[in-house]
Order: sequence, then structure tokens, then C-alpha cells
Amino acid sequence: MIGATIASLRQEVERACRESLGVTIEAPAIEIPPEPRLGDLAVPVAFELARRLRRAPRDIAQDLAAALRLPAAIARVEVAGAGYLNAFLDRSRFLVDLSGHLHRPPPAADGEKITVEHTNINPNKAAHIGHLRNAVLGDTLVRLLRHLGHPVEVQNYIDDTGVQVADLMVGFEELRHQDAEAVRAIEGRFDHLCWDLYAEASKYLAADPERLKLRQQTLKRLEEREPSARALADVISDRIVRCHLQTMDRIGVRYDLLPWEGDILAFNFWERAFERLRSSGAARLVSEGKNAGCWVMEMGAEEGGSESPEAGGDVQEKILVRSNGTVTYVGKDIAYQMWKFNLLDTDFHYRAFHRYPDGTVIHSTTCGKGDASSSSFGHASRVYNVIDVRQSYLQKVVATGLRAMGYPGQAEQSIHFAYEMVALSATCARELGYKLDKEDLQRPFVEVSGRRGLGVKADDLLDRLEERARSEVRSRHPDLDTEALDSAAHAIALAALRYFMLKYTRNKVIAFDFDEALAFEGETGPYLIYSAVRAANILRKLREREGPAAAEIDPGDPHIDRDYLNSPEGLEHWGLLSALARDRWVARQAVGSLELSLFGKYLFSLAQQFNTFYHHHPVLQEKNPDRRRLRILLTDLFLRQMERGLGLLGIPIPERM
RNA sequence: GCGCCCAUAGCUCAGCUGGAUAGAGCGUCGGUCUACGAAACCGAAGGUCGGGUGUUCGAAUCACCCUGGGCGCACCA
Repeated sequence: MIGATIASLRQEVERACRESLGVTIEAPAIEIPPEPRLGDLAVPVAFELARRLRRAPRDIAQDLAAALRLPAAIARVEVAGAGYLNAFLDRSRFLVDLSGHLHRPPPAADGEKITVEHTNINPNKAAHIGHLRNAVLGDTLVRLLRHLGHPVEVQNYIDDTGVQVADLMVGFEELRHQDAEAVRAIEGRFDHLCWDLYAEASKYLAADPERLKLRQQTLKRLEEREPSARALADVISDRIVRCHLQTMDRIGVRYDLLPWEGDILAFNFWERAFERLRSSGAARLVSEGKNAGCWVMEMGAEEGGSESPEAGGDVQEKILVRSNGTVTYVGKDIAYQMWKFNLLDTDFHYRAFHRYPDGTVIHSTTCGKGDASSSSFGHASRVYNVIDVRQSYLQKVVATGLRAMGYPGQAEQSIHFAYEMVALSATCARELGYKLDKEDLQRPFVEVSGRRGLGVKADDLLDRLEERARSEVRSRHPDLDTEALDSAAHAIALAALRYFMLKYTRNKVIAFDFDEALAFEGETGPYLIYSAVRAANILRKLREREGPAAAEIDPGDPHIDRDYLNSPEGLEHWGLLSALARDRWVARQAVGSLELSLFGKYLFSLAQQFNTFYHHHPVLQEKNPDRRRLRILLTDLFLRQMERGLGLLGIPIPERM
């Protein structure tokens, strides 16, 4: 909402500079002053002009202030500090505008489709905390994009081929002597069982080089589509994927489509992509050297950098097709990326894979006939791939491939949403009972490793969070029924987890620590929902005592103490109010920079301001009726904004907590 | 060797396109519950923003060089 005012102020500053000072300035910066006392918007343009005009910044600001024709939303401007031009909004008008903004639904989806790919857990183990960071970032991005009016398709890519599944198969066949039928009959948490079995199988294979032949044999059987191997692989990945969906549903993360790597192969996506790679000259067959017999794509030379002579003129090349004719992971990824942009002239078949209790359906690709006629998947104009920073090089290869094939636009719109990994703090690893070797102990953190079975399972963390939350709620509200208790515990756990995963900037390694993740006080998710619950509580009490109408304050009502907003005593009211209007501005900034923590911090600051506000200024006890109405309205607007904002973080607000 | 990232209070982190006294949270110390619920609020102590040079009216922020740490650079995925 504040965005329109900023835009008009910016335009007006441009005009005033041109007409009254005789200088052109493009898109002058508009800032928010460090304190509401100083104003609501700040224009530091005079500093920039000081040099050009050879005049003191303060003088320039004075002239500018005089020349400015104020936009309707701005009441006055003043010169402050060494030359800031500060604008004060028309506060009573603002109250009406903000109320309208918070009562209107956000814009409906419109425009070209955006695809977001996230989660992408290999189907050989349970989801862990690293996957949680991925899913939370991906899902929050999806929610923010949709909020801003973009149609979004969410894909969760399932890599069901390759060694990691083969190793698990060795575990079932060699260590547990179980075939597909037996595996299908296993009861209990299948992904948790696989977590242990995968680590066990990895250890078993690593113990004796001879045993590695088992992996090779298994891979070969898979490739040749040997029925027993195929059946086992299918049942494993199907069951694990369903477990992942269940885990992610616990934290409010859902998908539209599950594309399977096996189907990319089955539908010959690679062949088509390969054709294009060859005909465009992007891929080239190597005849000699260490990569002889491989199809490669040339990398580097992008920054126009000269090859270092010491490197022996070693041109970076990435192998797409191995000398034995099989395609590499990147090759498949290029084909998949092409499909997302509808560059392949071919499509998957689809089937309904899973139906949530509320009727929402997740579709899956299938190499069978398919039962969903819908082929509206794909066709994206922009693609976000949410993958941790360690895959940066591969993502670069994919974009380079697109560019080399003559799709610079699509390469440009292939956005790698990179974020740093979640590792374990040394104390955490020790707590989990892992034996750390000397190398581990010298590092600042320990990397999660599925192969070593080293990590914190997402479900375990969620269980612990819910358990803690439940006991906290119970101690505060012993009379709560189980349903209310459950929903409160769930909301608190969800808030704690999702905010924890979001509050760090994306290129910060999270050294996971239970004490920090399980915290409910201070800058945490529970703090955020607590402030909203308190606001709701005030309004509920008001309705109980005075009827539902008492909480419905018309912002245009003349019996609201608007002048209070301009008084020094009312500054905390105004500070909160003006902050409430920044949601879309922050959302856009967060999406634009892919720094979603910005939005989390924004909501945290709102919660802080509201907590301060209601501690200092009683709402229901206020004697002055006009001032009381102002506070009720403010409480209502705060709650609306928190409902909206927390919704964008996938966090529900419980009745009580 | 090449590339990317990190370094700010005792700890964990913010600091938006360079701008007004460097901010939170935790922890420490001291206050506030017969009140709209203390998962909260108020106050205090605590920082040569890793080091250096430069650009600028102005640098935690930009450039370059160091130091320390992390991660990539497979005919693995």
C-alpha cells in the first residue's frame, strides 16, 4: 500500500528537481527514517545533488521542500539532519486507506505461469532438517508469489534412478532378504526404516570392495528393466515418496506435480534434448583425451576470462553422455528444464497420485497410460529451482546449455534459488550419539550425511517440537480439551520450525542446534503467533462484553481520536500503523532478492511493536471512548495483517496457546 | 590451482540499492503479574563491524589486497 505513495513522491521529486533546480535525477532513493519521529519517508537526494550543484545539501533540501507539490497521501515535508527531506503522511487518511487495503483480498492470479521446484528428496531415506529448509524456503516463495498475483505450479522432482536407490535395494535384498512383496507388507514408518537401512547398506558396501559389485549388478538389472528389480525399486520409491508427502503435509507444504526421473527417460525426453544439443552445436563428441567417446558441453569462457596458461589450456567441459552411451544427471536435468519451458514438443502422461483429506490432488507423471487428461503442466515462463548452494555449478551448466541451444530467454528465466546447507553443530551431533572422528571435531560443524545415517529426521524434530509445545500449553491452560490442545501444539511447533528455517539469510550455514530450534521465546515463531493470539483475545473479550459490533470500527467514524496519531504520546500507535502498510513492499523486496527472511523479520517487527503497544496503552481499559476506538481499530488491523502475513509463512494462528 | 560463500556484542544473527546515535534475540544483572494471559514488557552492562589500502561530502555496506573458516570444480546423483 505504501508503494503507491513512494512512487508518487519519487515522481514529484523528479519533477521538482527538474523544474525548480534544473537538474534531472532518475529514480531518486526513498528511504524509511530510522525513527517514526523523524517522518515516514525520507528523501536523501540533496546529498547526491550537493556535488553537482556545488551547494550545501541542507540548502538544496530547503528549496526542494518549497518546490514540492505534495501528493494527496502526504501531509507535509520538512528538512532534517544534514539535508534529509522527510515526508509525513496524512495520518487520518492513511487509517482509512490501510483499513481498505487489509479488507480487500490480494489480487487474483494473473499473467504467465511460474514453476517452483523444491523439496526433491532422494527416495531412499526419511526427510531431514536440510530438506526442511529447502521445503520451507520453496513453499514460502510459492505463497509469496501467489500472494503477489502470479499463477504458480509447484513441482517436486523425484530422482528414482541411480545409485542411492540401488544401495537401498542391496539393503533389502542382501541384508534383509526381502523382495518387493515383502517390502510392500512392511508396517510402520517406512522412510525411517530406510534411513537406518540405507546407512547400514552403505557401510556394508564400503566394507569390502567385492561387495560393490552388488551395486553394479543392481544398477544393471534396473537399467535392463529386470522385473524383480523394477518391482522392488518401484515399491521403495513409491512408499518413501508417500512418507515424504506426509511429513511435508505436517508443515503445510504441498505440491501440484511429482515428475519422476524414470519417466523423463521413459518418454525419451533426453533423446529430444540431445538432438537439439547436437544440432545447435552445444554438445560435441570428444575423440581423444581423457573424455574420449563422451559427448560434452563446453563451460567457462563465459566471463571472457583468459585461460590460465598454467592450467595447460584445459578447457572446462561437462560430460553429458558417457563413453558407454548413458546420459548423466546434468543431461537429464537439461531435458527436464527444457520440458518446464515447453521446449521439447513432447509431454508426460499424468495420473492422480495422492488425494489430501480436503480433496486437493497431487498429480504424478507416469509412463503408463495416465488417467488425468490435464496436460496443462509445464509451460512456464519462469522457473525457480530451489536447491542448495552446493549445486550451483550444475545449475549453471543447465543455464549454459539452454543458452548454447539458442534459448537465452529461458536461460535468463531459469533462476537458481540457492541457499546454504543445514549442518549439525558439534554438540548436536554428540547429543544424537554419533561418534565424531578427529576431523569432525576440528570443524565448526558436521555435515548431515544420509550415507552415515548422520542427521536429524524431520519427523523426529517435529515430534519433539509438538511434545514441548503440548506440555507448555497444558501447563498454561489445564482445562483445554484435547482438540484445542492438539491444534495449539501443532500451530506452535509449526511456527517454531518454519520461522527458524526462514529467519537466517539464505547464504548462512545453519549449524543446527536443538536448543535454538526448540526455543519458544524471543525471536521465534511462537512469539509471532503469541502477539496475534493476544490481539485476538482482546477483540474476543470485547465482543463478549459489548457485542460483535463493538469490535467493528469504521475507520471513517468521526469518533476516533485521530489527532492522537499526531501527538508525541500517540507515537507508538502511529509507528505500528505505518509499519502495517509495508507488507507488499516487503514481500516484493523479499521475492526480488530471494531473501525471504526479510518478510519473516518484518512480521517479527510488527509483533514486537504490537507487544510494546498494548503493554503501554491499555485497549479495553481506556477511558476516553474515541481513543479506545482508535486502539480497537489498531488491534483489529494488526490481527488482520498478522493473519495474512503468517499465512504467507504457512503458519496458522491458534485460538489459545 | 580456479570459482562461490562467510567473518558485526559472551553466543546466534539483522543491517534494504553507501547515508541521520551500528540493531535484534539469547545469555548476564535489576525491575513489572488481584490488570486486555509474564511464551510478554521495561531498564542496565556489553561492539577498534577479521586486518589493510583505496573511492566518496559520507563506508559495516562499494573496489582491490591479505588472514581465518566453509562449500564447489567426477564418465555420482
